[in-house]
Amino acid sequence: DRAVRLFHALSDGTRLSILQRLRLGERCVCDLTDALDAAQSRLSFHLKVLKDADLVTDRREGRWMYYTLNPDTLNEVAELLDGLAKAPSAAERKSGCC
Amino acid sequence: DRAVRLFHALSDGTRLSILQRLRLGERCVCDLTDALDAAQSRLSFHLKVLKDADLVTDRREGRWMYYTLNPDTLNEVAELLDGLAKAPSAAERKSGCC
DNA sequence: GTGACACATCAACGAAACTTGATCAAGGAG
DNA sequence: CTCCTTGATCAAGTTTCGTTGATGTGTCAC
Repeated sequence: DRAVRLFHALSDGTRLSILQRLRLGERCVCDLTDALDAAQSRLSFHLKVLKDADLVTDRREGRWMYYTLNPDTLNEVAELLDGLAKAPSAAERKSGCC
Repeated sequence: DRAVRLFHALSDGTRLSILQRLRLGERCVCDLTDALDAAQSRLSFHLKVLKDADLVTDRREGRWMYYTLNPDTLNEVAELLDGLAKAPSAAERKSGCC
């Protein structure tokens, strides 16, 4: 399920640190290994999780891969969260929920 | 870290189903076992995860335990998400991020 | 008291997830 | 072409998570 994947991608400290860093703008993996003091294969692993969840996008430029936040997906998560906070609609209520 | 715990609590299908159900209002564990067709110990486990993350609160009434959504914590998650979507403040930018 | 019920907790197991170090693929510099 | 660098991928080991069945705790009915 989509929501599970999104929340799971967000449920790791390394990945949240990556996303924090990417708020500054596009970053290559080398920047992130420096900033987070993490092994390269470890970052590669977490970046793949984030990318599979569409939370980031990547772009090749020469030898470097640049990663960027995907604001659309962050909005999607925010909407999922709104859906949990709101009372169910009449239709949802009728169909057993939700 | 708090954000990790919150997102982790949300990153499971059973737990999201529980939260969906609780949108209808307070529910006892027996209601949830019926609705979700899940073993009792399984629900008890997931309810504990949700409670440890403050996403739900519980209340005893006779033999029954009633669980309720905690909207404050849902708002907290929404704010964490906002924080990821926004560009960093000048202070964050200065202190190396974020 | 005994028995039945609602739920929490525990131990054991299998399945994912994360980490580490090594290897591999692709690009640029010489 | 050769060498070096960036980063993806793989295999192995460890940890964490989720499920299951059994046991424990508290409440009510009798």
